[in-house]
Amino acid sequence: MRYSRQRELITDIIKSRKDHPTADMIYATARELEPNISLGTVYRNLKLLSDEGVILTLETEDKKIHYDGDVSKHGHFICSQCGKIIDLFRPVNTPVELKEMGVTVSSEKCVYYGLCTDCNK
Amino acid sequence: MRYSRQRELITDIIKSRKDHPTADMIYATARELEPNISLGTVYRNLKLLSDEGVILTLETEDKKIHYDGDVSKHGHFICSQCGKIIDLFRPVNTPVELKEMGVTVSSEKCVYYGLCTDCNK
DNA sequence: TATAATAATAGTAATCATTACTGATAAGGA
DNA sequence: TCCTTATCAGTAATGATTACTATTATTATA
Repeated sequence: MRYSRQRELITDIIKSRKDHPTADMIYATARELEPNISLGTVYRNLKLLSDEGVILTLETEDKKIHYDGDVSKHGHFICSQCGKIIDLFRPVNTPVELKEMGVTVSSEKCVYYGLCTDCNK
Repeated sequence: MRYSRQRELITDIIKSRKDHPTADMIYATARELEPNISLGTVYRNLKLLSDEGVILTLETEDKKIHYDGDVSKHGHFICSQCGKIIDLFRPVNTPVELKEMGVTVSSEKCVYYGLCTDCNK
């Protein structure tokens, strides 16, 4: 993979924020520093970076892919009302069942849906 | 909600199979018994049924919604190579972290990705 | 340093799962 | 039976993502 200013920018944006942005959110931020960057470039690089394991994807009920610069093993809580995504660092144990089945687990995505404290009021 | 022959058929299809079908798979099966059923009807009812909690949705990396007629709490293993989805009935513990945060959890979706036994050979 | 090979880009068109719309049909209560 | 309106079939529209193409930029090598 060759170096590219655009890819470095995209990587920096994802790695520096905690809000699990979608492609269009990353595109909006990128354009502030690189006004001519195209949406296609953002999508192509997001795909590249997630294929390489540099970033993670999160498929949610809102039908948009959310990207996560934190590749450590952790889960997510998503508020069904406001859409806010919160990291869960208390680890979830991988079910023993999987080892017994003889499958190879390479990644896990645990998402909990409900109402956040704000939306509960 | 009024009774409709089409909705009953769709519900029966999902409830009777274990393969977590997508909308088009359900549509194909439905057309065998109800040749004039439309794809729009399938989608509308899948949305209705999942909103009502009669069935569950599973958002995966293949960008298609998979439907699950089993609404009991369980996880899923998805083979990254062949796409096969396997139910995991050994329960996953909801992180204590969530209770401490004061959020209300209404559902959880734990998906493990990797290679199934067949694709491991 | 200049050159060549080609990865990556900007801009735009295409794809495809899903949703919305519309006039016709059918549940089901009065 | 009649009326209200949920639901339907068929089709058009939407919107996130991907593919395509001519141009630009990176980088290995002479």
